[in-house]
Amino acid sequence: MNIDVPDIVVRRLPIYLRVLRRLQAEGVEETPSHMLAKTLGISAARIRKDFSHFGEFGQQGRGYQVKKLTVELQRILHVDNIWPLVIVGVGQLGHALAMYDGFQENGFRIVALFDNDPAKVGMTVNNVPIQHIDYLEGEIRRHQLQIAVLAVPASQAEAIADRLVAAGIKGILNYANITLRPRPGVIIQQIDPTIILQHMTYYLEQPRN
Amino acid sequence: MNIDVPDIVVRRLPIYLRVLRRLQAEGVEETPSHMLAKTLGISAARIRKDFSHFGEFGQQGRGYQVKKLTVELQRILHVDNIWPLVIVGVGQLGHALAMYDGFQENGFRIVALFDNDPAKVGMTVNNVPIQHIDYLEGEIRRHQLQIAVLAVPASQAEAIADRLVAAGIKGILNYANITLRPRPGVIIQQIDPTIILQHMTYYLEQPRN
DNA sequence: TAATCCTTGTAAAAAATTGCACAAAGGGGC
DNA sequence: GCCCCTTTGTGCAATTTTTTACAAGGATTA
Repeated sequence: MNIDVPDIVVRRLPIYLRVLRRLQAEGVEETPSHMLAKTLGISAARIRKDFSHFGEFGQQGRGYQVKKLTVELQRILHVDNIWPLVIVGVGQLGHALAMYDGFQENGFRIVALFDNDPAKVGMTVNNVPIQHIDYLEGEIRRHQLQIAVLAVPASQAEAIADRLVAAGIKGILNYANITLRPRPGVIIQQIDPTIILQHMTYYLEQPRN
Repeated sequence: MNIDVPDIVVRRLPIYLRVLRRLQAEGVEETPSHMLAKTLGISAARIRKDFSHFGEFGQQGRGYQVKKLTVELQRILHVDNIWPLVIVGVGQLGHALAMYDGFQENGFRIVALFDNDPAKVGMTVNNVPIQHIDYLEGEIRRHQLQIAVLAVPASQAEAIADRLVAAGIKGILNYANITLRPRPGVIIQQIDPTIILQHMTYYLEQPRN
């Protein structure tokens, strides 16, 4: 167990964690796999097998203890400590992200904001000051930051990504409407609502007017 | 061909489309599969086989005509016409989404905004007026809307989703930090940055301080 | 204690997805 | 026309992922 867990399994762990945290908030103390399965639309056996890559966390006849499983998943996913984040680009979207409470609640903290607009420099969002992008590399190195959220226009995304990687960033969450070129040793993930919507429309039939 | 294309193939089509549109903007007229492969980090055979589910779009010895393939993919994905969208919840995030140009450029148009805060009702964002959420069902039915973007707090997401589905919505793009219960006949997709970041941190090692 | 009910963890089978390899065919130079 | 270079579309093999099915074992009731 634990040797070379398939990525497709790892991808599901944060989803399990989110449900477990919600159950915990609702005061549920234990839950069987088939209950998680129903909530998530994933088969119960799949869920049990996913967990089994990392150990035996369940109790026969009872199910899983919510609290215990939550702690285990947080440890497995390395979110048992707080990860510092940097957001690059404080436009509408970057601003909304900087204000988003979900980061705090899920193991992340925004420690720096950058923009290339001098008018924004010095302003603070959610108590974090906006710095000029010239200071990007220095701050990343100083805080040994590993994760950056990219919220700049698509035309600048590749160039900024290069700077981030050169400064030591190992994970980029890209909101720009562009597929970033893969970079060795760096995990790049994209968030693009139009990609998801276009997947949706494949299955929908547009009414003719 | 075309009978029951696997969803995993459909999911990649919007990504291909995005690259093709970028190539088109750069003036590239034709491209072989191995070039797309390199850009995307997907094998060339995979890309060719994905396309082959829908027809033969390439030219031996030359590759694919960017313009032609773009048009084909847009038709396949049903984004050859504009889809009207509704955004529910005009907080920081909903506001940023309403301002986002990417929707327009990729086959979608925001036609209505809703919020439960009376102070926001009547304001316009990007020339679209914010309406009180009481009018949600009426507007959905009147415009026969099929797709909704959900940007409300997690605590309200399930209830609003029920109302959307009851009013005829067939696709929900959920930004709330919660896994929505599956609903038959409705496509529900989640966008949650913390899910993606927690996937990332699995592969990263947090330095001990 | 015994009988029954539940649920886990997993082996084995089935299904889905990807990669390999190549015949077929177009383009271009000579 | 002929040769060489390139690239597509796809059959088949390999790999990955999911589902099925069940033995093992704890909980609960009587």
